[in-house]
Amino acid sequence: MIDEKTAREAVIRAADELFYTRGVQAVGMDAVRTAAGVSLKRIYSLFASKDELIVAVLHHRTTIWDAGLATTSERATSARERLLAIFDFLDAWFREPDFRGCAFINTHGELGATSSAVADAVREQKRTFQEYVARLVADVGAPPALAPQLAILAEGAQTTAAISGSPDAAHQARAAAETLIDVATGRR
Amino acid sequence: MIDEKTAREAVIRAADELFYTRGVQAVGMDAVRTAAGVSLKRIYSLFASKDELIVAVLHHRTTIWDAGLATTSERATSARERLLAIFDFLDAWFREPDFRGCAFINTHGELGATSSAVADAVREQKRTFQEYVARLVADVGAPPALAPQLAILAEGAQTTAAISGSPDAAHQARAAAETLIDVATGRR
DNA sequence: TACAGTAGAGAACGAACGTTCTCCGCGCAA
DNA sequence: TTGCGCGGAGAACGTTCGTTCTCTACTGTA
Repeated sequence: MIDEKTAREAVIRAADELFYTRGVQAVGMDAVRTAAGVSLKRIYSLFASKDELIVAVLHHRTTIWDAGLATTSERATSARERLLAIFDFLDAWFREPDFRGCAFINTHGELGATSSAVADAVREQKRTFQEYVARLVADVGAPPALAPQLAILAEGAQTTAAISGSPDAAHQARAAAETLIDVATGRR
Repeated sequence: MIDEKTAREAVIRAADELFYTRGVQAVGMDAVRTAAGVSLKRIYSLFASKDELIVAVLHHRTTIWDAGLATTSERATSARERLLAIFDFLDAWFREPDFRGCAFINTHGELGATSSAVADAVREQKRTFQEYVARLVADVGAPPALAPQLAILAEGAQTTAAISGSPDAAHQARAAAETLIDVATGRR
């Protein structure tokens, strides 16, 4: 038998992909079982309910997202570049063939009204992202009001790209961000 | 018996409110029946399936949205003010007690992957909105590239407000829009 | 009054789903 | 070898839901 940690990861990874591709409610636990290769009995010994699995998947997505953002920003040398790197990161993501929008936004739209645990997990990840942006804005020496503006651009780019099916929103948002940063830092 | 048009409207209105509040999949046709006061048999004579009802509800939302936007922009005297009025409209909307985000974004997150009819209806309404913004941007004499930037701000404000539960995103997006418009029109 | 047609209320049906249970096989201790 | 505990596969259970069907009441007509 595979150990608990491996089984947990297999279930979360399989559920993540299924939930993201088809939507949470469209995926039955049977499908998760088949994709993960872990028996239902085992799944329910690892997660008390589907709701708990959904929250675990969201937390998993958070770490993936944070890691991706960190990797992209590593290449940047200044705070300004690190801010703009957010939109390069989005651009690369939007171009992935199975891109289907932000999983947090999608899941919130689907279950935010019903499950407060889901709503909390989503809110938490957005809050973390906003804090990340706020830190970079402080580093770049711009007024704090710039941070939510850039975060809103990033959110808007994600929903726009998801609905339109085109990655254009990333560079459009990047251009807007550049203007806002320039004005806020007195460059323009 | 009430006439067809009235029954249709009652069903759409009831379904709209239920879908928006609880999410589409969380609402059964029984709940729609009870809320609308129209028998299931009648509902299914007006709409071939729940999917068709969902699309009808989305179209209904589109007209509501367009009308609200038109009303808000009536007060504005210049194209610039009409562009900014979009964000005042959002601000008023975000403050409504039962605000739960953009119904189109939510429904797309919930069913966009499963139902192409839903995805189409959502894409259509976003496209209409983008064209509206593009027209105002042309009126204000700014380069066309400004339009998608403002549209992205509006989208981002909607998801941010929905998830955070606070209306702040409206005025943050408005401030960003003001900066972008000023730069694009050479005011700054 | 008798009758035909229609619409409403909700029971019924079949499918899907979350969750639990049963059965079987395997590894291990004595 | 025998017995035991544990885990896997998936059948089973109870519920929910979309959709259809049945029965009843009512309206209008002769």
